[in-house]
Amino acid sequence: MSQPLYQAVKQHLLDKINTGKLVPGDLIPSEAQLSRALGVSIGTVRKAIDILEQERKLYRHQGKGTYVSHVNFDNSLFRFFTYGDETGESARFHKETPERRRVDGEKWICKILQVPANTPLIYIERVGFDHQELPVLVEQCWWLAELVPGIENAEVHIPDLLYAVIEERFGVHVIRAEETLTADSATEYLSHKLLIEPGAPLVVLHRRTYSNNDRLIEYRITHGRADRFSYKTEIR
Amino acid sequence: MSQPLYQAVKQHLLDKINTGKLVPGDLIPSEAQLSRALGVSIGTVRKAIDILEQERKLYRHQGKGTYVSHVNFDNSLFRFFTYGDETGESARFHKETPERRRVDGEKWICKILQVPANTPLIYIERVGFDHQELPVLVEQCWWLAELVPGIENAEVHIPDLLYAVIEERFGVHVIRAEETLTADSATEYLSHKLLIEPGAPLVVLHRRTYSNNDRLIEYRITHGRADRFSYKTEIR
DNA sequence: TAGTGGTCTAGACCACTCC
DNA sequence: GAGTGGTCTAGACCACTAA
Repeated sequence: MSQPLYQAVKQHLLDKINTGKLVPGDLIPSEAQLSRALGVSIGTVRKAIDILEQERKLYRHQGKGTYVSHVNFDNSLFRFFTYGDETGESARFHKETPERRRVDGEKWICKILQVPANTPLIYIERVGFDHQELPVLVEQCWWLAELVPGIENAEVHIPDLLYAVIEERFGVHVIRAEETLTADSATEYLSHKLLIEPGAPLVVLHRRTYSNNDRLIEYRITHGRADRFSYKTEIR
Repeated sequence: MSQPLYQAVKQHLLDKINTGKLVPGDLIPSEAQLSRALGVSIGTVRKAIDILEQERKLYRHQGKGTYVSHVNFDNSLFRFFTYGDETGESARFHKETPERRRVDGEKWICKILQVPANTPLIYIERVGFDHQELPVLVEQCWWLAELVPGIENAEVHIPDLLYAVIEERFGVHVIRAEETLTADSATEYLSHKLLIEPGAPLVVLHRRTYSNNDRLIEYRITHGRADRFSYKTEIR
């Protein structure tokens, strides 16, 4: 055989997920059902699901079944960093949304989003505060306006999880994201927002967010105070 | 049973690795041998090895056998970052060692290394250059002098992989490391070394390196030019 | 009680490596 | 050709969940 059977089973499930036949939270067919339907042994189905579980695409619940994972996208920098100067304690945060408006996309952002210049966009700026109400991060997001019409209106409440609104109100599924992490110095603008000196070190996260069919729907830049974020890991 | 059999098999192998009965590069017993020796089926042995392979503790080579992984410790920042401004191309580097000397440990570093103040240490400073011979990172390492006696002498050649010398010449096994990643601004000293402006953004990696029995043997700080390092990832 | 995933077994055949 | 890991099968029994 050119391809292992378990790869075919894995691809069968991935296809169902990527085409929307299975959406996050869905129960997939049981291992026995898949085994019968695809004409392979249950061990082969298990191996395929093992891999998908390991890749976080699926999760199993004994006695209930196997489900399609929800993507846990938000908290941006917190995917990499834990708040707190090496102490590693998990802290509480909340976000506010001081700015949101419809804009005609400037050339540079339209190029990133792969749309013609001046395409209507929604600009959303959010600030994250720690438990002492000190600002520690600034998120700047650009969305394709046609996908999230009306989100720029102040009466639309934006919870801490921005993607929750996007999913529920606009039916736009966030499928995946690409992130690039680096560091930079605070601009005048950001230093004001974060109550730090201009030039102070920041950690920077660039994110491209994709919906179905690899459609690029958002570009986001998050700046966080370097003295408040650190990433800890172990190598063995 | 209180514990799955494959967990016991996994632990059996881990114990052999952590006690040094199996060292990196060693061939472990074959699946059939383990199966017989431990009195479990070969499928159970496979499951244990599957997990250890997934955790990068072991690697398999069809037709040859299963080996204990070498830790790939070096290149510090490159574990996180790829050189190149988002282009993601892998580049060539080399390191030089402009400074190495025996020092009496200052209070702060001895505290980190968990030894009494003024304990003899070896300070090693290394600079990484890109293909254009531009300095892009500075490594500052403090080793316990008793473990690596004589490494401070200039005639001891230090290759790009510092740990290779440590292993071969001094028989010190590097078992694991803890790393903390953050950002900072260039000090006057570092800005000279890296040919950048003081205050320019840097990515910073703190590393604690451990040998057998969780013995802390090195503390290392690596500073890299933020404009030359970025970390790219995908979330799904 | 029926159905699910979790663990475990005992084989089979194949592809690869080394002698 | 002997030994290794890679794939695949067809069962068994268990623990958990829901009705």
